[in-house]
Amino acid sequence: MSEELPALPWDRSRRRAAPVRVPLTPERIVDAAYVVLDREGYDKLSMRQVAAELGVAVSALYTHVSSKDELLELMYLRLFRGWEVPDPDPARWREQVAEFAREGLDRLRRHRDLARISMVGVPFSPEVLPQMEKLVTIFRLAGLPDPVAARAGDLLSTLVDAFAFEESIWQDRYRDSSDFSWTKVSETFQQYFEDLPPDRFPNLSALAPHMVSGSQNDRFDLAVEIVIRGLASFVEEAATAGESGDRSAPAGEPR
Amino acid sequence: MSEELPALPWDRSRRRAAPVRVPLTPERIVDAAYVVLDREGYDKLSMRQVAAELGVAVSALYTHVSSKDELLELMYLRLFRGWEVPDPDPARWREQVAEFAREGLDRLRRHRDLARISMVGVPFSPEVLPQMEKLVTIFRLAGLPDPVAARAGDLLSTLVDAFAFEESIWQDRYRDSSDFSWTKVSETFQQYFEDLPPDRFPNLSALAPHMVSGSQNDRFDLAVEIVIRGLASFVEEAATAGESGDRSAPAGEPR
DNA sequence: CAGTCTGCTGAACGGTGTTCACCAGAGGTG
DNA sequence: CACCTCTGGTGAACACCGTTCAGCAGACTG
Repeated sequence: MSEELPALPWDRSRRRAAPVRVPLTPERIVDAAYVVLDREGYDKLSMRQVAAELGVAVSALYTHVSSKDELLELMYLRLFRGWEVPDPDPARWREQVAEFAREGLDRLRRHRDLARISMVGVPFSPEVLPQMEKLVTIFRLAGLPDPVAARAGDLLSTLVDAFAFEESIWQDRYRDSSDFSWTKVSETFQQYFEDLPPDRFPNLSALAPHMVSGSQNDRFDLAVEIVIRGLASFVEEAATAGESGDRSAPAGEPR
Repeated sequence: MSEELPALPWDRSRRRAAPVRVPLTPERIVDAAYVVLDREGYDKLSMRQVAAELGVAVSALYTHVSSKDELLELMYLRLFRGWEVPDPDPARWREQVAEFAREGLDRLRRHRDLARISMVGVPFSPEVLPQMEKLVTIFRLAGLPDPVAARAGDLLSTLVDAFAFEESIWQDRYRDSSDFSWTKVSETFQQYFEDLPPDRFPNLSALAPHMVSGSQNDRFDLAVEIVIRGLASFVEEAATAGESGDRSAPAGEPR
């Protein structure tokens, strides 16, 4: 980078004030796309908005990114950057799985509507595999039978994605009412369930206090807990039934 | 409806051949939208296509349907038309829950990309409540504690939606390869996992045979089974712990 | 028969993703 | 130092999209 004095204002030999020309890269485009996403939301995330954010013509984007779909895929991959899953500890597998789920949810919540993008992301890219490997390792060391261990990660990430997705939808739906808050939404729906005719919906109205109460986190934690308990039942089953045949031992920590 | 003889072909007193003018209704619009959806898929489902399907100007739709979002919501509600959830039978609650999930998945699979619409549908409309009531009743009679029973239905339908959604995404991704089949896709991915370097991904490659094997239905059934087992653990917990206090008994079948 | 009113038409507005001819400017070469 | 090439921008265009609106035709009402 050559050290150059600023152009004198009246020096017409220089073409423009300071073109400087930071080179365009996929990286910078994704940065700008995230800025647009956070400010405008998924529905208004357009190539034109991203280009405007960079002060660049729309068509310039297409030399670095082949389509909007590819841009979304690149944004999706950011999700996994710097995501360190702790080393498997069989004694704490339940906590580790729950923490994994919470980390996923937190990451999806870091940017508005990110879950909308994540839901269509391809979950098998090289960037994602390390986390998958760790998660699968946790499941195998916990004692899950292989067919279950292989799919448990899939189930869990589907759940995380779907939960964040629904959160995003609800947030969008109520965004116009300027002071959005989950407590207000949940109050509204609690009222709705309470007002249901008890003769036609005896259980729904009886459960009104529980249908939407608690924080979003509570709701999520319960869902994860249900899944973990379901997985645990397979562990117990394998432990009692499989005393005899020793399956191929799962590999501990990859080196 | 007046009985009228067909116009003589040379009778020029009649304005057009047979305008007939079937009146436009939300119902017919939704019909046409489903035709377009099945033929073109979600991405190409546009108001213009729907209007063309009906042989009508685009703007005509807007007198019956206030926006595309409303049209999608109406399409979503069709999901629940004629969906009869069997009366709760506590002895068979696991089977009943599994059947409910399968019925939901089957309905979502009846139309291409329907899950994409379902995922953003509001699940509290009056059309949906009867099924919810039945499902919640099943959960309460099964012995689930109220806070869990209240959210179990939510978890289950989220799971069904998300599963069908992902299926839809994958189908779209491989639609161009004209002879799409799940078995071919799963073979491709099985190969992918087998080719993973075993030193970096020991468990992922060890589980390659299980990662994507089996039918989509197997995959789904296992996920549902995991959730049901998780729910069952709450039933057992409540049965052993709650011998003393008798909670308000859940109402059996609404009349 | 006149009048109103409902429900459709066609055109338009402002947006979208994507493509393409063109061109400026940096880099290397003679 | 002049020239040439070639990378990576520009701006206009295409074919769509959801939505709105003035106008009009035909059926119903008085």
